[in-house]
Amino acid sequence: MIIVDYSDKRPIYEQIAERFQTLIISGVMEADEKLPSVRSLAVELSINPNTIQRAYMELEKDGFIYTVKGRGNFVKKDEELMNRQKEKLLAGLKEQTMNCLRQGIEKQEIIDCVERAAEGVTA
Amino acid sequence: MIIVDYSDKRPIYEQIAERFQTLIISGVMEADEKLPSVRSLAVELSINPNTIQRAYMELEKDGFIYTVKGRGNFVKKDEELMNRQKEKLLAGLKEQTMNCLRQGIEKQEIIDCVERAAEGVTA
DNA sequence: CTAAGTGTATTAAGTATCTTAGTACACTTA
DNA sequence: TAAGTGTACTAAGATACTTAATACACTTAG
Repeated sequence: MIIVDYSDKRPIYEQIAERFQTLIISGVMEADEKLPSVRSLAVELSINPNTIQRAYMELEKDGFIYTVKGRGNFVKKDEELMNRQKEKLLAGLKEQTMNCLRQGIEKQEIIDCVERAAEGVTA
Repeated sequence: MIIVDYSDKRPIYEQIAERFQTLIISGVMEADEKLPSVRSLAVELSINPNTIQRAYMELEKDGFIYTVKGRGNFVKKDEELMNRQKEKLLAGLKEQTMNCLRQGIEKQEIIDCVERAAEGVTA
């Protein structure tokens, strides 16, 4: 479920946070579902509990989870958050699209690329 | 021409290398055009010459420039490199597109986003 | 109530990377 | 010859990431 890529330059806590973020937004994890405890996930991934804690702090800061002391961390889902996330994703896509265009790639090539990506996902 | 963003988390040498990369691929800088010298760019940007040197090393490693000792660094352009770069950009775009799709954004929304981006660039 | 499991907070240390500083050498060109 | 160029090296500082160890407050199962 959660994988740490040590060849990735990004910090571990960031990888973990992003992974949960994807699981939450994509619907694999449902609202109020419990996340692994700080300690258990640390053991599972063979990393320090502090690093997991850091990842969960990020997730809470960004509104993806909520915390109940003594009980654990749980998935938080609200429409506004989903919309914000959606806009963020589209903004990134737009940025990358413009980058492609600026470097001489034709619009049609980009559209084709998107179509092919869509096939891979819907399949 | 070259800007360093200190709020950017990425290292300075990487920002500089990427900036030149964009200038080269987009055609703003032409083949065999001379890059600023290590020392002069360091003065201009108020950073250490070693950091510029690091950026130029990256660019040479990736095939975007070539070096002549005692003379300077110059833009290198060959078709193969351009194609590789193009494929790399499209692969990144595809990755991001799939990410959007997986998180519930409709294909049409993505197409619209691309269209809007195209308007901004061609205008 | 007790014990186990939970989040949270703190301090310290180790590691890696980035950046700067200073110096030196070989090359090219005016 | 002098100035400008790339290159190489060592040393030091700064920052971020990660680990380690410990402690405390809370909740839940028994």
